[in-house]
Amino acid sequence: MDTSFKQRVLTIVKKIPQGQTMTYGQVAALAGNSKASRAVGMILSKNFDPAIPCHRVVKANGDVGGYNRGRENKLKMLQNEKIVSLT
DNA sequence: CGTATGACGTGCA
DNA sequence: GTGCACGCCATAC
Repeated sequence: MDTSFKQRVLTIVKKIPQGQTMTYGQVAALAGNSKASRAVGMILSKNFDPAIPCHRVVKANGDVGGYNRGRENKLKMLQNEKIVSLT
């Protein structure tokens, strides 16, 4: 385990509540560097841990950004938990 | 240490 | 609203 920036980002993303989304810059800011938005994206891209809801991380302009399993899958998940807020 | 890469952010025309 | 360019940071070699 490396107590590095990536570890911090992963922990934050992991804490993102369902139905909620955060921007890379926001996660980066919480990680310690509000300018490390790119680094955040790279880290998530290299991380394939299913325990990390990286699909809840979007770009600052509201774009879905990307996903290690395909943008389509990300959009689907967001639509599944973000849109569908019904029990 | 220097270079290259990448799921970004912001500014300007 | 759209397109382009620059900056910023972390990781890998």
